[in-house]
Amino acid sequence: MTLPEAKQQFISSWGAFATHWGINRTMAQIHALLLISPTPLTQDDMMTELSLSRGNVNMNIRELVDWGLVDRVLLPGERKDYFTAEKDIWKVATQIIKERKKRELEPMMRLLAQLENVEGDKKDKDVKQFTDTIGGIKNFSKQADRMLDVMIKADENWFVGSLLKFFK
Amino acid sequence: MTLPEAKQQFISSWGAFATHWGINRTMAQIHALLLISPTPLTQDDMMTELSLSRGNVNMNIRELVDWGLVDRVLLPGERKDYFTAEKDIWKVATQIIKERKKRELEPMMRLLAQLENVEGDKKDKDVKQFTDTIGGIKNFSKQADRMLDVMIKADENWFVGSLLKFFK
DNA sequence: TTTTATTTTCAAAATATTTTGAAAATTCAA
DNA sequence: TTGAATTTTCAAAATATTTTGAAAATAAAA
Repeated sequence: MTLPEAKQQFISSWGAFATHWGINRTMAQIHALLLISPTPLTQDDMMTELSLSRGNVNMNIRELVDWGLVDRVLLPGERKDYFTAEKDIWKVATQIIKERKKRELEPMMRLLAQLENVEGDKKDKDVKQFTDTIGGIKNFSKQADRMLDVMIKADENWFVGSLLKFFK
Repeated sequence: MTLPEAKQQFISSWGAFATHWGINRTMAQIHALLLISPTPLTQDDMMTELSLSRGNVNMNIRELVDWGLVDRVLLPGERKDYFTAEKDIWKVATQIIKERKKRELEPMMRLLAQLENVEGDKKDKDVKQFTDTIGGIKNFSKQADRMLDVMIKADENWFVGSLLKFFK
């Protein structure tokens, strides 16, 4: 497989993959393009490479910057903005975990805490099943939350070394 | 908060939450409804509770059964099919991990294996960045794959007990 | 068998999301 | 300043996804 074919394949698959994770195709494709680019790119470069409109590239790049996955870099003497992606996949994963935890897990945990003290007779089977289910999800979330915190703090070597040996 | 309010809130939030994970709102709401129901429900029950059409409930229930999160149960003497959800959240999570691993992670790993042997001069910076990125993702995926396998095999007590102590 | 209840399918309609592109805003050099 | 280059915004258009509901298929009862 030639490099252009492989790039094409990677960008397209990465985009398809991302849709299973609630991330839009274009955002993932731009991320993929930047991940395999040895040098920073401009919005025009991305428009050309991926055949996208200026507005679309602009919106999705901003989203990637918000997620902390892409940085705007200013090259001396250049008028245009350049963008570059963090290449260390461990750091990428850590950043995604951190953001999703903040955006999704934490709000969900706040909701569960509220829902747990529902009024009603604990002997009523509907009340019981509701509180049991909420309680179960709350416990699970708490464990997941703690685990993710440790993963975020851990560096790659610690993870790959100690944890994986432990897991085997 | 009364039980009906709390149920409503849970079902609606669970649906919204799910959209961030590439799961459709209705499927998640049906799942939520079954999670808090102490007894099995029919498709008609779900249609009424969630104000959905018959076709919609039918499709999404089938999807939940495919994911292994919901079971069809036949009550003796009853003509209609009843459905019930696995209530143990650890088992739910394990099942989801297992399925997503099979449906997404494994195909991605096969693709990465192919993309790694792209033709071209390793000294070319484009080739180098491409193979480095793919290699990095491949390594990371391999670690994640192994970790998920252990989590799937581990039982809840082992996980919550030993693993979380380890993580602290 | 025939009838009735129930489930499944799927084309069309409704809804939601993404993409475009041109206008407005901003930035920077002259 | 002014004006050219660049970035941002956002309403409208295009596209994709979800939902409906009625017809077809299936299963059970009469």
